[in-house]
Amino acid sequence: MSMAQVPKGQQPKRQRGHIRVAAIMKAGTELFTEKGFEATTMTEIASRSGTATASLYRFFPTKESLAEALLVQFARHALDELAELAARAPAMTPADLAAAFVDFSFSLQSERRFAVKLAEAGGASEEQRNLLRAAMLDRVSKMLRELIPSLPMARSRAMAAVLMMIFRSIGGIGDQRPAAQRVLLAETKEMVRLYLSAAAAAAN
Amino acid sequence: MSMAQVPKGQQPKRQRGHIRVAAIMKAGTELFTEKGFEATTMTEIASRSGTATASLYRFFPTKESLAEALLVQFARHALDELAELAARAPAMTPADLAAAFVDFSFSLQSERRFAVKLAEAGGASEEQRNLLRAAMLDRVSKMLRELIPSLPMARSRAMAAVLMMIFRSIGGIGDQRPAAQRVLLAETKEMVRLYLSAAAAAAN
Amino acid sequence: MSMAQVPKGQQPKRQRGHIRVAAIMKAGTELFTEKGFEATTMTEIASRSGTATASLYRFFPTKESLAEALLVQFARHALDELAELAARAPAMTPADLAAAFVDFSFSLQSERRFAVKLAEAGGASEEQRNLLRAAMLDRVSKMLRELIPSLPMARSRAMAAVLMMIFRSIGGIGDQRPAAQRVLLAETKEMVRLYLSAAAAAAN
Amino acid sequence: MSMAQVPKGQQPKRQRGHIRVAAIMKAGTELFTEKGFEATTMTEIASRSGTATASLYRFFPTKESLAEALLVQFARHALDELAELAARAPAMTPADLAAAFVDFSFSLQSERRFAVKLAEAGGASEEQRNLLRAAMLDRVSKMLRELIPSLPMARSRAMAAVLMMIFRSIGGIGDQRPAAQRVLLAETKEMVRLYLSAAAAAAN
DNA sequence: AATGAATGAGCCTTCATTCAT
DNA sequence: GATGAATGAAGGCTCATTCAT
Repeated sequence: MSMAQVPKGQQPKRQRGHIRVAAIMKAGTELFTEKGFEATTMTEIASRSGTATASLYRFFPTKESLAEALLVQFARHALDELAELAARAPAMTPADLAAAFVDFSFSLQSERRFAVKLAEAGGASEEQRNLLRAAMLDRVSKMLRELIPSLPMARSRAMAAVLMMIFRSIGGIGDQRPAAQRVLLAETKEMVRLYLSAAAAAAN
Repeated sequence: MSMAQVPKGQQPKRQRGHIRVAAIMKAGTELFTEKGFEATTMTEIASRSGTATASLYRFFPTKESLAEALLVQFARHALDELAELAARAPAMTPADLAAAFVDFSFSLQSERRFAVKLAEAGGASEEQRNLLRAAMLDRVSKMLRELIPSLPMARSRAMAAVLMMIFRSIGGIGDQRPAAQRVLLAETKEMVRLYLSAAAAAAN
Repeated sequence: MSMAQVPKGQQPKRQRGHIRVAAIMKAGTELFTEKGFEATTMTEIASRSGTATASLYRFFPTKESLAEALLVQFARHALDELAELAARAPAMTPADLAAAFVDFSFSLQSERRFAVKLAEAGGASEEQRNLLRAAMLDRVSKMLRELIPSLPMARSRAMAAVLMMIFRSIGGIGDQRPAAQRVLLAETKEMVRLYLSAAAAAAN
Repeated sequence: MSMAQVPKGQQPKRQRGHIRVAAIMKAGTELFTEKGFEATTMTEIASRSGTATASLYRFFPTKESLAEALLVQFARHALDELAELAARAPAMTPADLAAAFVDFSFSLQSERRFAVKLAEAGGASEEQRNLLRAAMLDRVSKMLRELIPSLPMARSRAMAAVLMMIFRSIGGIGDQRPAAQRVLLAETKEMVRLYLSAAAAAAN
C-alpha cells in the first residue's frame, strides 16, 4: 500500500480550481439545506455545480468530507460573527444584544439551515460536530459575560446553551410569509430580552 | 345491525392485524429514532417487528407512508397532551405552565426525536407536515389563552410559534450528562416563565 | 449497529434458490477462468447466469465471497480426487501414479484454471488460499508415501511441492491443438514417472 | 546523409525521453509485480516514475501498451539469457543444464513474476503473447538440441514445452522461507536432471 | 512539449418494492 | 394471506484517458 499515490482532497492549485470548489460548495450548501445530507446525491451536486462527478471527488474525496468542509465554512462564519457580537456587547443593552443575537441566528440559519442538520445528524464526524458545538457555546458564553460582567461562569454557560437552542431552531421561521417572519422575530427578541435583562438584574 | 352475521373468524384476524401494525410502528419508531429515516431500511423494520417484508407493505404501501403514520401517531400523542395541558392551564401560574410545557416538550422529543426530523425533512408529505404544525400551533395558542384569557388572539399565536421553536429544539439536550440536563431544563423553564409572565402582565 | 438484520450470504432455502446458486457459480467459474478475478464484473456474472445483480448479492454478499466459494468448491473437488488417488496409490507403479496425477491435474486445471489465479492473486482471503495450498500439499505428500512407504516425510513434502508446480501450470496446455496436447501430456507423465521412480529406487 | 544538419537540441531531448521511458518502465515493472495489472493505476505509475500522467501517455498510449512493452522487455531479457544458456549447453552435463535452467527460471520469475500474469491473462494482446511463447519455446528447444544433438526436433519441442511449464510456475516458490526455497529448487533441478538424462540416454 | 485538471464510463453494492409460492 | 426471493434503479466512488494551459 504505497502511500506515495496522488493525495486525494487536493487543494486547488489554479484559478479554475478555486472557482470550481466554490461552485461545488455552493451547490452542496443549497442541496444539503433543501434535502438533507442523505437525500442529496453527489451526482446532483456535481450537476448543479456544473462539474463532473469525478471532478468533485478530486477536491472532496468523500461525501462526508464535503459535508465537513461545509460545516467548517459555516462554523468559521458563525464564530466570526459571534466574536464580533461579543466585541460590541459591552456597549449594548440587553435589548440590543437580544435583537442582535436573534438577527444573527436567523440570518445564518435561514440561508444555511443545513449546517444544523449536518451538525446534528450524519454527514460530519462526531468529533467535528462536538468541536463546533463547544466552540459556539464558548463564544456565546463569552458574549454574555461581556454584556453582564458579573455573570458567574457556570450561569453564562447554561444561558449560552439555552440561546443555542434558539439559534438552532429559528431557521424554521424562514418558511413563513415575510409579515409573519417579522412578528416572530420581534417576539423572539422580546423573549430573549426578558431573559437577558433578568439575568443582568440578578447578577448585580 | 345484525351482529350475529359477522363471521367469527374475522375478528381474530383483525386483531392480529392490529398487533402487527403496532409491532411495525414500534420498530419503525425505534429505528427511525436511532438511525434516521434514510439509514433505516424496510427490511430492518420488518425483521425487528417479526414481520415479513411483503407483509409490511400490506399495511404501509411505501416507506414514506409508514413515516407519515408514525408522524400522525406522534402528533396525536402530542396534541392530546397539549390539550390536557391547556385544560389545566387556567389553574396554573405562568411558572407552572412554563415548567409543564418545557417538561412536556423534552419528554416527547427525547424519546421520539425522529418525529422532528421527519416533520422537517423528507419522510412525510409537505401537506402532512404543515397540518401537524398548524394543529400544534393551535393547541399551544389555545393553551396560552387559557392561561391568560385576555391575551389577544394574534399575540397568542405569535407566542405559540415562539414556544414551538423551543419544543422543536429542546430534544438536543438529551445528549448531555444528566446533571447538565437538569440545569438546562431549569434555565429553559426560567426563560419561558419570564416570557409568559411578561405577557400576562401586559395583557392585564 | 443492530446485527439482528437479515443475514447476508444466505443459504438458499428453496429449490429455485439452489438452481440459482449453481448457475451463478457456473458463470463465475467460467468468467473468472476466462478473464481473471479483477477483470470480471458482477454484472457480467449476473447476466450470464440469468440473474439480476442484486439477486447475486443475496447469496454472495461480496465479489470476494463468490470467489471464495468457488475456491472452496474447487478445493473440495480437488482434495477428494486426490484422496482417491492416494487410496489407489499402494497398488500402482510409479508410472501409473505419474499418469494418474498428470491426468488429474490437467482435467482439473483445464476447466477450472481460474482457481489457480484466485489462489495466487486477489479474490480470496490470504488465509483461505494458504489453507488450500497446505491441504493440497498434505494430500499429495500422503499420496507419495502411499506409493513409496519408505519415503521420508521431509522428502515427500518437498516432492509434493514440486508436483504442485506441475499441477499449477499444466492447465496452459489446454490452449494447444488436441494432438499437441496428447504429446505434451505424455511427455509430462514421463518426466513425473522418472521423478517418482528415482525416488522409489532411492528410498529402498 | 548530412549529419551536420541534425539540430543539436534534438539529441538531449531524445536522451531525456529515453530516461523518462526507462523510469516509467521501471515503475511499471515494480507496481505490476507488486499489485498486479488491474490493481495498478496509471496515476500511480506516473507518480512513482516522476512523470505527469499525460506525459506517460505520450510514450504509452494505453495501459495495455505499457504492459506489452514491459512484456517485450521481459521477453528480450529472457530470450537473451536463454540464448546464452544454449551457447553454453554443448559443454554441459544434463545435471548442469538442469540446474542452470531452473536457476534461470527462478531468478527471472521471482523478480518479474508479473510478466507471467501478463503473458497468460489480459494486459497484452493475444498475438504478442503467442509470439513470446513461440520464441521461448524455440530457444529452449534449441538449447536442448545443443545439449543432446541427436535429439529429434519433435521431441525437443515437446520437451521444451514441458520445461516451459516449470519456467512458468516456479516463481511461486518465492513465497516460501529461504530454507524451503533451497530445498525446492534442488528438488526441481533433480527432476529436470532425470528428465534430461533420460532423454540423452534414449537419443544415443 | 509538459502537466494539472477534467470527465465518461463503469464498478460494486444497496434497497424499496414486487413476484410467486 | 403470508413469506422468501427477485430485481430495477440508483448511489458513492474510481480510473483510464483526454483537455487546456
